[in-house]
Amino acid sequence: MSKPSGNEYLQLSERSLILFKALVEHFINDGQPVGSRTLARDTRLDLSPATIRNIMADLEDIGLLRSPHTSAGRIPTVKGYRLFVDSLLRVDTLDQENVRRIAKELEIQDNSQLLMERTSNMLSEITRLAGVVTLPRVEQKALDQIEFLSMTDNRVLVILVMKDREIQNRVIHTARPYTPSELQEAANYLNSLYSGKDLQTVRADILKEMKKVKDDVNKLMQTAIEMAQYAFSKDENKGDFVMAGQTNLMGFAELSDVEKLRKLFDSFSYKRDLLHLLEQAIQAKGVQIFIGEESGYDVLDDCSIVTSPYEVDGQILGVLGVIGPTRMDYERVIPIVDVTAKMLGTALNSLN
Amino acid sequence: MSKPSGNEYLQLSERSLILFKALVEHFINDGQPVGSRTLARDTRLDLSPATIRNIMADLEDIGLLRSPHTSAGRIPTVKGYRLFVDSLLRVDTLDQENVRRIAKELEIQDNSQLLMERTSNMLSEITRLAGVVTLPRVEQKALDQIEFLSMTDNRVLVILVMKDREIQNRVIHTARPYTPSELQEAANYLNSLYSGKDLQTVRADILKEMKKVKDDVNKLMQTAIEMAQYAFSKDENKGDFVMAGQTNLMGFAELSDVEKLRKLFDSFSYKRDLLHLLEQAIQAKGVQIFIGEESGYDVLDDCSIVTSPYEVDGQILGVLGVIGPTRMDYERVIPIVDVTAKMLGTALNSLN
DNA sequence: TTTTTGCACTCCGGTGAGGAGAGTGCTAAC
DNA sequence: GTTAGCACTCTCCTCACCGGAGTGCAAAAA
Repeated sequence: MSKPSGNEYLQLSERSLILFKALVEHFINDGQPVGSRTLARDTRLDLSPATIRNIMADLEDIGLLRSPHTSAGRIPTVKGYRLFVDSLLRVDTLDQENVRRIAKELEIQDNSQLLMERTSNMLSEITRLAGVVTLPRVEQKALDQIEFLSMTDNRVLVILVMKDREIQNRVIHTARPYTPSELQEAANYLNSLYSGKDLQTVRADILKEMKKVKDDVNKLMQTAIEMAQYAFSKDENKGDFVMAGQTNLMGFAELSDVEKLRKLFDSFSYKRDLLHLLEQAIQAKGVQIFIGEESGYDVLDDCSIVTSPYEVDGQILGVLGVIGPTRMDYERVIPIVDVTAKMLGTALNSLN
Repeated sequence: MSKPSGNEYLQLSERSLILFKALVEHFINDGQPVGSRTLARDTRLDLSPATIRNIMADLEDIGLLRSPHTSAGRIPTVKGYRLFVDSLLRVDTLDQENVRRIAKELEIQDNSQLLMERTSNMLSEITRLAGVVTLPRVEQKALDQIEFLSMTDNRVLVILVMKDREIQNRVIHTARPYTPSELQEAANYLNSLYSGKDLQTVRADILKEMKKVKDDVNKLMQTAIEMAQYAFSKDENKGDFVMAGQTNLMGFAELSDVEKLRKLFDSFSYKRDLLHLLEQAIQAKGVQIFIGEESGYDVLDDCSIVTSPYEVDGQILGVLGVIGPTRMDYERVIPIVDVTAKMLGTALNSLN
């Protein structure tokens, strides 16, 4: 994502940077291109507008600023935002009020799905942007308990109770009917073997077992492995996320074009692209920011996405974040995303 | 909803009605106020614009038309749409292509939730408006099978398998621990008693049984009824719906105001108001139409909603429909909604 | 060398005038 | 009852104009 090395701008005098920072903050606040006069007034550098004009011209040359048209003020480019976000931003710790609010919202214990929904809702409300939380992949979750329930027509209902209290139902079609007691025994066997392990491991293990078991005389194990094979074969493994507060994005001037808005919303319900993007973010440790075109998706050109992975026991389960216009209040949003991710991890942990 | 009796307009000459109908159709097509000249050209009545002006003035007096400003053409009022929809519309049978498409989309058999989602998706795609389908209330559904699974901390997982293959999980907290065999026996007992009955009946029955059973010595029955009491006590009974294609509503001129759009979308995610409205529609046999302000909800002022209840075995399970601008192609939309509702009923039936 | 002043220039946005186009209502004629 | 004629109204578009904000550059000041 062409993240500059950071010292690419060492040539810049401190004064230029202060000025640049002031400009970006100004623009973030009111969305209007910022001119030399305003800046002269609002910085304590005590420089005349003309000097500031010179500096701004330099900043424009390096590609940090641009002006929308000849005689407007300047606005930051994507590169400019990048510098701002990577090097100039002083990220505060989050104020107590919001910390409490987040904590309170996440302390309700029910199941992970609902927790994710509450989280994205809360993110959108606090930031007044759109909130998004990816759902943990089932494969990564630890199994608590597995049960089988025989139904009509050689169908068997598989119930997976995960450690985080999510309950998964899968209906499988078997080659032959199984008796309830067969199923019960198979479940017992699998539970004793796999309870506490994550599904990925379970699946891998079962594949191994299958080969071994082939000519085993132990009928019980055979049934169990057969069933498990059915139950874990499908990998409807596409990933998913929950989103909230999309409407917060309406009414931002930069997204006021209905056609743009429509494409953006379409991409939200289409999910695929955004999911891709979020999966990139899952790699990064800590807060990650995609600014404007950096995301690589046209519809997000005027948007930025601030994400952070959340984890339990050091294992990353997903990412959460917010989507807003490029001109968003990063200084405020970043700590919110950061803290929420950490606290979601804690909340998930206490479910286990 | 102040549906006029229909013959309220008998005073109107046939000529006026033909003219009126032509005007409405014209307006539905291009959204522009329709003037006398246009109408003179496009109807085969062979009348001069002046005559048509006279007629239009009459129609305006009765409240069927209005003009947005002094020298624009006329557009239908809500009352006008009402007359149009109730009495003037010739609803065709749906063309083969769409019938096939609907049939094809609904023939996939999985479970009712997915079926509903596919249905609303399809509605939105065919009509290029927003599609909505209410989910059947669980209480109305027939139970197929109930099972209990004991978990830690006096919690029991209740699995309700419904006849339509929906699977419901509920976690209940019990006063004392139950052994697996107790639970098994309770499940067997309840299944023998209630399989095939709908949840509403089951709940009512259990309340009755509870009193009887109090001093019964039959331990088995006691456990069963206790468990059932836990399982069926909550009535998180708010109703829900799935929606698709909201973005189709963007870009209609009458909704081009971002603020309006935002309120509309907010009401979609808030759900409550729309749910109310849809529940009204559930009463009506057959296609029901709410035009503009008739709905009683401000945000829907510029919208119309075309709904139809869907049923299985004569029992109404929910409604489906589409939401679009008041100026929608009713002639096309109505049969689509109508047919979809019927075919959804059939599809649901074949799941049972 | 750096900063500032002064000045000409550019562009946007709002305002107001003018004219074309579409449509109406009314009156008088058919 | 229907039509033609006509004055009138309203919207919408274009054009011109002007003020405001901002720029770039050159020359003067520090």
